[in-house]
Amino acid sequence: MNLEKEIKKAIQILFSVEVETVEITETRKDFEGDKTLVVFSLLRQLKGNPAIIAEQIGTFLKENVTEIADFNVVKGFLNLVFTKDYFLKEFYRINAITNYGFKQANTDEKAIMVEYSSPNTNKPLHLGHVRNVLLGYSVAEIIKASGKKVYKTQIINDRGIHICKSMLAWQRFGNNETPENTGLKGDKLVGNYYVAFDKAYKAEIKALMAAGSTEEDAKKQAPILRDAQQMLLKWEAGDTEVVALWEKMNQWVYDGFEKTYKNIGVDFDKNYYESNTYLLGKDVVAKGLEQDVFFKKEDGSVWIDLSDEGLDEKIVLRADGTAVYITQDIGTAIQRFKEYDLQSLIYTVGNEQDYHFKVLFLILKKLGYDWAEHLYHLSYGMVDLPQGKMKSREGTVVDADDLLDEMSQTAKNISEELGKLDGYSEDEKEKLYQIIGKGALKYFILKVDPKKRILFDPKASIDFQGNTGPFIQYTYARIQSILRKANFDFSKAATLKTLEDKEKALIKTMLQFPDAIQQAAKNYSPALIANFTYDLVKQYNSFYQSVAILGAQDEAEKIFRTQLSQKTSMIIAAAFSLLGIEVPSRM
RNA sequence: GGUCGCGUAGCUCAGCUGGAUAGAGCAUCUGCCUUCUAAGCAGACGGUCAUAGGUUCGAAUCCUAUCGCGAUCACCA
Repeated sequence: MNLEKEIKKAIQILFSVEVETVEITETRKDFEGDKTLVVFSLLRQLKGNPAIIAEQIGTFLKENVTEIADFNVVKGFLNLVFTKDYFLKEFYRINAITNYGFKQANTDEKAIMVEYSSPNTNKPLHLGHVRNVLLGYSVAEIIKASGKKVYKTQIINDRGIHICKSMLAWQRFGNNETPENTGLKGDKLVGNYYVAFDKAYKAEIKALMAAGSTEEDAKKQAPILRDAQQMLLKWEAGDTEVVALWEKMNQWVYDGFEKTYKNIGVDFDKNYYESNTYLLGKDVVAKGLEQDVFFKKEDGSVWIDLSDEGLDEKIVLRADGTAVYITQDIGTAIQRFKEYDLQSLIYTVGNEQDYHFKVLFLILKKLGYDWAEHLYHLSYGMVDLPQGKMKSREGTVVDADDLLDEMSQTAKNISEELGKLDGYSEDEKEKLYQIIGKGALKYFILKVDPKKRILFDPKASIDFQGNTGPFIQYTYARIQSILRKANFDFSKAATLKTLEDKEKALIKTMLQFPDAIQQAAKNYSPALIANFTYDLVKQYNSFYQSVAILGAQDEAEKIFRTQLSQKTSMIIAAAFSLLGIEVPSRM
């Protein structure tokens, strides 16, 4: 804010001290004032009684800075009261900005790539993926709005032993089931066979143990696991039959994923497939082996020793020569920096993989890639159920598609009870339920600090009141209703006699929007945008309740309040777009 | 056991790089629909900020230790 600079400049003139570190904050609401100068922050340079210094500064500012109407001093805090004209001028300044809060991308700067979702193609998406996808998408949008070029991407984990497991189970127990002949969504069908594999595997382990094997041996010796391992070898060797099955089943899953992504409302600029990048990873491992970054054990497996960094030894290639998870991650990272001119790469992956990414970044650094320092793991907490962790193999998951359907259903129930949608067609209503239901779910997840784990109780439904998506959407809808009824010209600036406290508070909150975006981008935190939006809406509702807008006595007030309402709704819509949440014109 | 993260009101969470008397929502209770949508507004109740030390004019915030919860330390991803 320019006024802050002006205040600092005035202090410099008054005392000729270094004012960079002078602290100016929002005034707490129990005190009178708009901004507060913390005099303690000057005390290192200026000796004296803080209260007296505050008086001196206050008097000087009041005389010399036109925007400052008054001041008061409480202990070492100098509360500054700004003039009505200042807030009016600020409002009309931002009101004229179309994409207020958003910064144009700087074209000289390199782009940032954000990876998220990155599913395995052996099971459907669940609530954990939903958090991942919402976070990644939102962070990408926020960084974009903060003035950077952004690419959204995912790595599709389409190969590996886990994929072979569902393939093998389908081959054995599938009876040629297809999405077409069962009517099942492709990812659901394949997921069923992943579960079926695990069931058969567990049965075999049990049988082996009954025959005298130790548990450890049984887990390694189970024939169905051996067969899956054989299948992976065949796949890596390019066996026609295995590859054909793999392609068929993956396609089923992709079709299913596409529906879910569309339903959630997220997209990607570029997909990477592990099946295309793991070979590059293997090449790099071979090269690293020559350069002694890696070493080979007797059985032929390849490792890196990270004990110097306080970590363990980590495998990068199996004894049978097949690639592990990290092998392809090495390849994918290199591929991305080759294909795009990137300044950094952000991985949206759960905190259970903190160790994996620490290792990955270290390996890339040791391999000599200088961009390795600009890799960032956006680590977020798990979404747990009351019984604990979700496990696909055991079927204890909250399915993404089901959850989205349930949310719309809840929105429908509430809407029908309130009965405000007279004149809406069934289609329009259905669309609205979707918007509200998704808004509730997305806001519920994104308002929480990414670091924290979320406990999701399917029985305790997500709220539609209070600090929720629907509450904010509702405020937006109410404003749209006002704007529809405002059949007068409110395009020009109004000349006001006074400024109500509620109006001032609303403008103050609006002025924080650009800063909220920058902070959210810096901290990779959609929660900051959610919090800001909630604050704004609280302020607006309070304003809405205490003054008449269309019914204002004074013509200038009527125009001004309509303008305030309109701008508020535009900021709500903009902020929610950063969270991937739509806003309804009625509800 | 080593490493990392978290611990704020009965519950779910804010509290940004240290600033004044720690804030919301849900739940409970009290008011407000003959004026712009009550999915709302105004208010009451509710806190040893896990615990103990330390740094500082000032600590929920920074440091150390302890306790509790979680993750991770796989030839799974």
